[in-house]
Amino acid sequence: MAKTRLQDVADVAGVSMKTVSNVVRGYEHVSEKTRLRVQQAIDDLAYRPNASGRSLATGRSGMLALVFSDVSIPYYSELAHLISELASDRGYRLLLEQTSGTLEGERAVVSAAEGGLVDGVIFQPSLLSSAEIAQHRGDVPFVLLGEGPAPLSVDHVMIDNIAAAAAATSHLARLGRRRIAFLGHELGSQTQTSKVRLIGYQNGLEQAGLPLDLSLLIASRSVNAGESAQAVREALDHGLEFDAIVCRDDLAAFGALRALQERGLRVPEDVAVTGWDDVAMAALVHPSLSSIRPDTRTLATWALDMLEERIDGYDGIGRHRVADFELVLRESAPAVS
Amino acid sequence: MAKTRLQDVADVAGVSMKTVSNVVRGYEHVSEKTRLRVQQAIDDLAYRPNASGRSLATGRSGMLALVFSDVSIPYYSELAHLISELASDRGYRLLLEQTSGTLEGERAVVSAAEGGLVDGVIFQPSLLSSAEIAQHRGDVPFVLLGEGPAPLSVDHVMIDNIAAAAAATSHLARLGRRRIAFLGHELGSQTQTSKVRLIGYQNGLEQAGLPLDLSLLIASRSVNAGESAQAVREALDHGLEFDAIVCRDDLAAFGALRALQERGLRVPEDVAVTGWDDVAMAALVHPSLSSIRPDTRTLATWALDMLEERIDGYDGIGRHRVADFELVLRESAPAVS
DNA sequence: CAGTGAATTTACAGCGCTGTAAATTCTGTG
DNA sequence: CACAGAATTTACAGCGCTGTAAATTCACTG
Repeated sequence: MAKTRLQDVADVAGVSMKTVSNVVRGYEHVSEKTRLRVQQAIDDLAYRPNASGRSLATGRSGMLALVFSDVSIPYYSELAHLISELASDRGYRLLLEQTSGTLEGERAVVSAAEGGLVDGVIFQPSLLSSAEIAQHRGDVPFVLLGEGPAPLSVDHVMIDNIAAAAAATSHLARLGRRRIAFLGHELGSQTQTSKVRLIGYQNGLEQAGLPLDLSLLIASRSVNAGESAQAVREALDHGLEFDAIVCRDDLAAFGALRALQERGLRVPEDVAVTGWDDVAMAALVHPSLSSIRPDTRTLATWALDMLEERIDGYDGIGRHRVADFELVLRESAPAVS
Repeated sequence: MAKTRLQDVADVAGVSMKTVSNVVRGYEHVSEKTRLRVQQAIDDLAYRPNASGRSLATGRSGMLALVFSDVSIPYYSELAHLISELASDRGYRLLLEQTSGTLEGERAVVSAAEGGLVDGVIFQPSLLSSAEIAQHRGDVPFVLLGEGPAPLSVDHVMIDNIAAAAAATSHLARLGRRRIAFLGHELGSQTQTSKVRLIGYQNGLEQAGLPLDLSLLIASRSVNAGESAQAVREALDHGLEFDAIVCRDDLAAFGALRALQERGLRVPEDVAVTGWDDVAMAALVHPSLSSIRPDTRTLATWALDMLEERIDGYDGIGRHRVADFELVLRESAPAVS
C-alpha cells in the first residue's frame, strides 16, 4: 500500500487538494460541513502530511538546531531539555548537533553544508573565534549562547561571567578564606569561558583585598571532572595550600570534592568550594555544592525569541542580552553566619 | 539575493542540473573536467543543497528520531551522546524528542503525526504497553530500547535486567550483607523497568538463600534522586534496618548515598550500595558507586543496524537482541576480599 | 427573486531536487 | 577512419505540498 497523499484524501472527500490542506492546517475559513467530511476521509485513510513536501512548499521546516560540544555534559543536557521543551511549545522540533568540542566540528556547523534543514540555529561555541563566527554566511537565523566572542552581526545571550566569578570569589572571602584557588581552566590556551571566569576571579580577589597568587591557579589537562580531581590531587601532593576553590564549572567542583575527600580534607571546614552552572547533581552530592546558577530559562527564552524574530524576517544588527545569575549557597560554601 | 539553486549552478557551469546533482552527491561517473568546472561554480555561488527538496525527491530525510522521557537524566543524555555520534558516522542526524515520561507524550510519538520527517525512530518507552506500541502504524522503521514490553512485530534491544539485578543482589550477599534493601521503584503502579529489576532482586535473594522481606522495598514518590533520598531518610527515621541497597538506577543511588551520609552511616561499612547504568558521575561521587554497566555501545549499534536494515527494506518480524552488562565494582560495594 | 458583498472553494504553478531512460560523446579496435 | 560498446551527460517528469488569484457558492437585502 502506497502512502496516502493529500490528493488521495481529496479524491475520497470529493474536494480539492487545497481544501484538504486547509483542513489539515486548521485554516479557519472552511465550512463545518466540508471540514467534517474531509476529516472523515483523513481518518479513514490514516493520512499523515509529509514534512518534506510541506517544507519545500513553505520554505520552513519547523526545526531548530541546537549545537554544542557534547550532550552528555550535565549543563548541556539540562539546557537541551529546557530548550527542547520551550521550542516544542512554540511548535519547533529540535535537532541535536554535537561538535565534540573540536574546531572542525564547530566550523562544520557554522558553514552549514545543507540548507533548508532547520529554520534556525542555537549555538554555544567552545572554541570558535568571533571572527570566524561572523564570517558565517548569514543564511540561517543564528543565536549564540554563552560567554564566547560575540560578533556584532549575530544575536547573543549570556550571563555576566565576570560578575558571577567575582561574586563567588568574594563570597568565599567573606567566609574568611584567604587562599582562594581557581580550578579547572585549560592547561594550554584558554577557552573564552575560562578566560572570563578567571578575570572575574581576579576581580573578586581585588574587591576582597586579597593578592593574586598565580600558584593558586589549578589548571586541568582537560575540562572534566576526572582531570580536575587529578589536578587537585597533584596540587595537594605538591604541598599547595588553600582554603577555598572557585571552580570553573560544577564538573570541576565534583572532581575537587572527590579529591579533597580522598585526602581527608573536610568541605567546607578545611576547604570551601563553589561550582558553576548549578546542575541537578549539585544539590545531591555530599556535601551539596554552592554554585552559580545562570538563569537558563531566561537565556533560552531570549534565544528563542530572537531566533523567531529572525525567522520572521528581522534582519538588523545583532542583539546582545545579559541574563541574571544567582549564587546558590549550599553546604560546600554556606551563607555567612 | 535569492538562494542559489541547482539550476543556477548548472547555468554557470554550462551543464545540466542533473550533472550538478551528480557532482554534489559524488556520483562516480563524472569526467574530471566537468567535475572541476561544476565544483568551481558551486564554490563561486556558495551553493548549498536544499534538504527538503532532496528528501522529497529521494524519500529519505537522513534523520533519525531519538525518543525518551527526558534528556536531562544522565543515562539518557549519555545515550543521546553515543547514539548521536554513531548515527552521525552513518550519515544520519538526530532529532531529539522528549515525552516527559507521560503517556500522552509517548502516544504522540507512536502515532507520529507527520510522515517523512525521519527515516527511523529509536524509542525508549517508559510507560507505554506492548499492545499500544504494536498498534503503531508500521510506516516508519522503529526500534525499541530498554526493558519494556516487546511486541513481536517490533525490533528490540535490551540487557537482561533480571540477571543484572540478581548479579547486584548476590554480589551484596557475597559481601556478607543479610538485609539487602531495594530502592527507587514507584510507589504506585510500577514501570516495566522497576518490575523486572525487582524480579531480579528477588532472584538474587533466593540464590543467596536470603528471605524476601517486603519492608525492605523502599519505594520513591517519583523516580529521581531527590525523592529517593527522601525515601531513604524516612525509612531510616522509621527504624528500618538494612546493610545494603540495590538501587533501581544511579540517580536513586546518589540519593541513597546522600541520605545515608546525612544520617551518619558509612558506605560501604554500614551500608553497601549498588547503582544501575554506570553514568559518568558514578565514578566521581564519594564514595564512588558500584553500578550495573549496560553495554550501551552494543545496544546502540544494534539498534542502528536494525533500523538501517528496515530503512533498506527489511520487513520481517521483530528481532530481539540482548546485550551484555557488567557489574562495575567501586567503593560503595567493593569486590569481595 | 435579482443583486451584492462576503465566505468558501478551486485550479494552477511551482518549491528544489533526483530517478529514469534516452541521447550524446568518448574509447579502442580492426 | 568507421564502428561497436562503454562512459558520460541530458531532458523530463514528478516527489507532496502550499501560495496566489480567480471562480464559485452563500447569505442577505431591497
